[in-house]
Amino acid sequence: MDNKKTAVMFKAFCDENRLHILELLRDGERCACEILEEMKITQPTLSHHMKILCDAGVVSGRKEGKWMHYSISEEGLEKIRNCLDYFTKHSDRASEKSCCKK
Amino acid sequence: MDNKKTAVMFKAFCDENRLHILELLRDGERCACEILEEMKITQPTLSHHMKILCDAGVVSGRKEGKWMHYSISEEGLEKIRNCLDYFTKHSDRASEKSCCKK
DNA sequence: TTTATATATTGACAAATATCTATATGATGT
DNA sequence: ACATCATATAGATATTTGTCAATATATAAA
Repeated sequence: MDNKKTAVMFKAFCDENRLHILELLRDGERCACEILEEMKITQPTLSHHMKILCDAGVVSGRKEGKWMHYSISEEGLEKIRNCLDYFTKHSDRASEKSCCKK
Repeated sequence: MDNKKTAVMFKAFCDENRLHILELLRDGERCACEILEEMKITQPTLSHHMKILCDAGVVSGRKEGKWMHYSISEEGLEKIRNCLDYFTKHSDRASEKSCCKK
């Protein structure tokens, strides 16, 4: 597993504003100006967060004229789910280890 | 959804070292000194990361004499999975919205 | 071609985070 | 009681992150 890339993916969910954006996108595709209206941040800050969400693969953007339409990427969420599953599936070496206690 | 708490949960996965720790814990419970041996960080730094992982609910600790034993918390991962699912389930208002395009 | 509108980029700054060294706490063994 | 070992905490510092104002880019409308 590439921990550097994985960390970037999870960073999408590490900010209150980004989580709010994801909640708004539950209703389906929304354009940036709509999202902006429902948040207490400036337009450049929103743009910054949308970039992080897109780079993480969690959101995808679609340009239509001057508008940017954003929506949740199911594939992105699926990747993250796989990642979580990875931590619950034991590796080959499981339970071979002894511990430091006497 | 309490976005503040959710952000804290996800922060557990936002650091390369913490992801490495989680990988080590796939094999089952490990004590802090063992984890430390396999990483290139100092003991206080490890302690710092273990606190973040535990506070996030992703890892649980068990004290035995002077040793701390850490293991992955299935319940913690389950909470995160539920959170991801939340973003894919549409809310009631889904598709009522029209968008800003003319 | 000028004007207006939506979004992105830049640069500055404050807050949060990761890391270290030094030290404290707490448990075990002599 | 003292020394030793495992872990935690405190304090300092460098890096990263979130935010804004100002500006640039791109598209559409007049």
